[in-house]
Amino acid sequence: MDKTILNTYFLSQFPIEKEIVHEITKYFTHFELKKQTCLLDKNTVSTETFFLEKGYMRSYILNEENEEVTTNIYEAPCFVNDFLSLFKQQPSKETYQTLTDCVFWKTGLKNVQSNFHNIPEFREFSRLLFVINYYKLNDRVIEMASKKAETRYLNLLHQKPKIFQNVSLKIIASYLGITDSTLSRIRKEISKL
Amino acid sequence: MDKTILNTYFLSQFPIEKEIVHEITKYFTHFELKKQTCLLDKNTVSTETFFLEKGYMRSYILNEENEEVTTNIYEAPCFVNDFLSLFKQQPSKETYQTLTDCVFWKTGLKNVQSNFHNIPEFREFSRLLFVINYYKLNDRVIEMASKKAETRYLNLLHQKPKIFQNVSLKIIASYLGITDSTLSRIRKEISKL
DNA sequence: TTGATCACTTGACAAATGACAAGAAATTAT
DNA sequence: ATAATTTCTTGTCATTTGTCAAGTGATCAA
Repeated sequence: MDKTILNTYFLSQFPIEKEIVHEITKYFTHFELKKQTCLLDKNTVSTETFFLEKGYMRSYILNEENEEVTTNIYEAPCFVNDFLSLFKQQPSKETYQTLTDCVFWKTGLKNVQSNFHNIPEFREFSRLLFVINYYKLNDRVIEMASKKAETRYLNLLHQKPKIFQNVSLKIIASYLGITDSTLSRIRKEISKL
Repeated sequence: MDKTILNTYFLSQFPIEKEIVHEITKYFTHFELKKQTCLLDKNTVSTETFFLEKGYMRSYILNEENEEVTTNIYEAPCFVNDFLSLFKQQPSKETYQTLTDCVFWKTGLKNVQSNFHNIPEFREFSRLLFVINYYKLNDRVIEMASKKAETRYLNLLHQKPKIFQNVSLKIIASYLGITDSTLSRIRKEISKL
């Protein structure tokens, strides 16, 4: 199987030699999932790291009223991990689900640990991945705390325009922290301009 | 200077031997700041990691209207880092400011890097620290997206009761994503019960 | 093909929150 | 000690967002 996209992803994030990338991705294996399939279920312990090569995914939790709250939307290419479950080996609170047909690469925690402790460049890459994810989340908190729904919608539209062709508005609304009715009205208002 | 609290912090987060903790904290140095002092200013590049031994801090950004939006409130003992600035060596977008008189330990990025690459236990600790911080943030996003202000207030009151004796309601309101008027009204409503 | 379900929209109304202004209380600076 | 500043509260009113219910069109399964 062709690991070009996986390898290129490493190279695009970080100055790193090709040979080292090949070493890192050596034990990654390929698989695919149809749309609306669960990648990692809540209450299970994650034992693998996943790279999404193609497709769209989301993670969600269930609130007290048993309604799904979308916590994240993933657009390939990117890594998809439940860090807490993977690195603390505890049950995941979130469910990870494909939204379209998806193509993945995965490798076991043991290989991740081996790379983490044996390949300095991979350590740096791992930390960078964390830092980047952390700040995406941080920006989202700031948005949630200080911007109104319309602004959040417009920002998302600008940053990830393609998800609007691939993810239902209901899920996007939940991700934005609003109801689908409100999102529909916001879109109507904007289309008037 | 007595590094007991700093060393104990490592031991409390993670199963790790005392000797290794001493090695990790060997080059940490002590300092103090008066209340309302800037620890790390926006637009500067962070070159040190900070451990808050005593006191309260916050980080904040300025929005378009030049209003301060509090992004995080720190309660000792904990590490205080701008991960993006420190590990990508780029200017910080946030300002880090003491809210009370504070006691710190710090060490340079070079020492962090040396520990990260030479002490496997420190690598694991670093990653764990990231994971924990990431999920605190994740929980906050979920709260912001799916809980109303009163619930968020009650959760914070439950999780960090002491900040209400040490941090102004204006800052707490901003952290909760509401105005100080609204927070005042929420508190009034709750006090009636 | 025919129901059944789902995604999206819309209307009417209610609830939550913000904006602005004023005043009391607490804190800080001189 | 006094004045200045900041914090917190509260009133009035506007805006934003939610809730519930209905309806339309699209999609999916048998």
